[in-house]
Amino acid sequence: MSDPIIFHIDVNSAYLSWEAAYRLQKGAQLDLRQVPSVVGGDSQKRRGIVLAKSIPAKSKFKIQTGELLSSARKKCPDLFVVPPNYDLYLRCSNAMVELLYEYSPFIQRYSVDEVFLDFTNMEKQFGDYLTAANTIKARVKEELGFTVNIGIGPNKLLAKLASEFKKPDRVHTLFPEEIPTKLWPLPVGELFMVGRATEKKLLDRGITTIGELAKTPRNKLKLWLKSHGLLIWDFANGIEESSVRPEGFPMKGLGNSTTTPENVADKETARLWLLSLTEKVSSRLRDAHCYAQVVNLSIKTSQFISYGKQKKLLNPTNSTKVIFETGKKLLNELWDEEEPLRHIGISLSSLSSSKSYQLSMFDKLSIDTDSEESFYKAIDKIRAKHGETSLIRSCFLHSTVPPLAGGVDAEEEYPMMSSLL
DNA sequence: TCTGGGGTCCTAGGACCC
DNA sequence: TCTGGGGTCCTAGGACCC
Repeated sequence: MSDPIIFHIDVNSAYLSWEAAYRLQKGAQLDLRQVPSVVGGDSQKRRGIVLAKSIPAKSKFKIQTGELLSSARKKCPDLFVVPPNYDLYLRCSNAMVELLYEYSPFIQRYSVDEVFLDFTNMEKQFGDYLTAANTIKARVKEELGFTVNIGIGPNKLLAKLASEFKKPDRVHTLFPEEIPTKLWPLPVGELFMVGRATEKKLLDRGITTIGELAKTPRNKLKLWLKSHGLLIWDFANGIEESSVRPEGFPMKGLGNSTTTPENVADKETARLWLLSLTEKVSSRLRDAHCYAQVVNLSIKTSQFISYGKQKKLLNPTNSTKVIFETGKKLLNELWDEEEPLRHIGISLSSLSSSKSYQLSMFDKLSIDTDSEESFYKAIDKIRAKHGETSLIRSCFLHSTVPPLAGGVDAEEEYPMMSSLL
């Protein structure tokens, strides 16, 4: 049994690269990657933030992901801004994953633009890991038109950290013996799972680099940051043992939320948005053959204060109606119409793959009937075949609220990351 | 950085039970 | 009525990731 070799493949400026590659294919003269450019949301709809930036936008104008478009334009008046096209990104991502499967059956989609690949024992077939990684990188560039960084390490954590080194279009390794020179000098905030809050706590205690974190006694971290302290101490020392997770790993929850183009001031409109969001999320739930037992409603006021409220149901459900009715109750309890809303979301958790009837004398009425389920599934089918708006509720007819709001038009669901990679 | 949308995991307090 | 302790479930919120 040979030592584990893990690859982490990371698409360089993913949304922007894909957008650029697509436009070139369509005959565009300009390569977005060569000029200051960003993929950004619609300012008119209050989603005006930078989702991805080109390297010139970053290095010459210090434009950052998550920044307001207005701010980015101030930094660079000639900034090229293109709207996002999630459908395209998913297709690009799928094409890359398909190519990667040629090199190993053990693939984990970590996000739309990041993939882990277990290369252990694959040397005999594809040559040593460096050669293989360079081949993969070159093939993606040639056949798909975008560049990737590939990080190689003995576990997923080190592979991922290695892929963050110099970009774009590079292969890097990070093996245990390289940790002191390649990892430890970096600022502690660059460590995976050290975000803003944790970074501040560490800086306050005089820990500025990953190396300093690694050399701090482990029990101090436990005292300061509980289990999260132990996690990042392990990470600073390169310790991480999770396996490359196969596909079909069960989802834990799913949600749909949106920032409304205008503030919502009345319950009637808020309920319409809620219904619209529920239509989509419950349809995705049915698509995944899941039932949810917890419904969570979240709102954000015009003052950017967030509130959430959740309710556990007696029985798991996938019924649009049950989820909507629950959401409505939660909205009533959560919001008194004092302050207008800018954001509404509904999410579902405690998922199960079957509706286990927990029959009691009192909850007969709460159980969804099979005929109701077939009814919703029939609607899903019609919408899948003829388009989302082929069948809509009449209450949306004379409303500015879209009948199915929010979300990305993902064709398939795949489970997201956890802190355990 | 005056702030999108999709996720996962952890913690802490209260209710309730023995 | 003051005081114990352990366990589980539910809920709200925060931290992190892309």
